[in-house]
Amino acid sequence: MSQEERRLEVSEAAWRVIVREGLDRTSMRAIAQEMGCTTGVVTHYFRNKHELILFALHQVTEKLQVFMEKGTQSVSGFERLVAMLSAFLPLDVERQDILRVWLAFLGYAVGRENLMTEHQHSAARLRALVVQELQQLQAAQLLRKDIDPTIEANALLAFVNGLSLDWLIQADCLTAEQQQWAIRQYVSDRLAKKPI
Amino acid sequence: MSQEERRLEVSEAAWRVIVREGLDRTSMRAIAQEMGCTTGVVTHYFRNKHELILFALHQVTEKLQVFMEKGTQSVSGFERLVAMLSAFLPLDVERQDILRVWLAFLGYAVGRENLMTEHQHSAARLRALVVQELQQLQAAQLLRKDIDPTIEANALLAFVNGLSLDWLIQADCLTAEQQQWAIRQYVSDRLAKKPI
DNA sequence: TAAACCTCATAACAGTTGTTATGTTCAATT
DNA sequence: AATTGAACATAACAACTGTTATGAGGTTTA
Repeated sequence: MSQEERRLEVSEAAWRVIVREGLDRTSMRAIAQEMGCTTGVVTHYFRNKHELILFALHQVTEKLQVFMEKGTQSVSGFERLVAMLSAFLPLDVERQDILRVWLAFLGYAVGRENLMTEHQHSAARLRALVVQELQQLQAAQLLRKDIDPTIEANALLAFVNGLSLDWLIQADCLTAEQQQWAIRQYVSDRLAKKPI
Repeated sequence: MSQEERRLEVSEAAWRVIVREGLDRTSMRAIAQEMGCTTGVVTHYFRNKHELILFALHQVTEKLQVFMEKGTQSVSGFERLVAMLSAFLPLDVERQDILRVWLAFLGYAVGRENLMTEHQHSAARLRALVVQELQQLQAAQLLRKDIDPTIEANALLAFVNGLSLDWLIQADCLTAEQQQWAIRQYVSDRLAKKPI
């Protein structure tokens, strides 16, 4: 097993502890115990906790991007856009965990300028994919010409993020179908040249 | 000074520490130091830290509700709705701090079922105000009849929450004007019987 | 005036934290 | 066969955590 794979195993263990017990209870010892070994493993593959935290945070972006790219295969037009945005919705357990870990890190970043900057970079990277998608839709004459792709990408991502949070918080929030329906409505009403 | 007022002072000190240094660094001693006294004060007015945290969290709901009610005075129609939703947008420093503290608590609630339930209750309380507003708009024949107030309140709150988070994360996100404009567009395109 | 009480300071407690140094096992290399 | 180094385990360290007991000072009450 390569070194990078082992680092991923540590990170995944950290994820599980975060989801189950919260980020502030995710200590070196708790992670080691989750892996079934001692802290020697954790300290061997990560210089310190900060490096581990950062690595685990980067995994959020990685996984989200994978979901975005996986969803856009063999789909075209506005369905591609909806598929991309669906990466952020809690449609299955894996995406629900991503959401939880992401939120834990985001709350943890309050009062930590450096960590908040990391979130910025992550968000910018993912947003770029949406912007690109919107530009292609515009080039294909499917999107209204007066739409600014960057602005609208922000609004769209804000919408899906909000829907996800709503799912996490609210007991009787929108169902998965209603979430995607809401996005479709938004796209149809505001972005599409002709209703879809 | 009454006992409740003193509890509020402690809570406000906690808020300041949370915003400045993060929730996990908000210890009893840090709060006491922020107040310029010792931990004796904190332990005297709160049985334990959990009670203090809960009190500080309730303040989020309180402040948000005050903003919602303050904004809806002397406004009517759809502007009332926009004003209500603007309570969640980071339009000034106070609302920005509310957002930060709220987010810190939300991330902290990951892996803590009890705390997440608190957020549920808070969100339900605030959502009820939006639902009521939508119902009144519907009764006044301003809102499309096929709109379900509860579903749409969820979507609206998700939207504003997402926009707020976006502001916190993104460097070049929507400006305050663009945020309110986006909400207005959404309301006009999807909810209004006639474009406003 | 004396007793009760509220408000807070101080200090000690045990538990947990990240970090570090050292030791051990075992496979790969020379 | 000797040596090197990777992959851990173990243990100790100081720093920090929330909680609690004790006591001081001042105000109110009896």
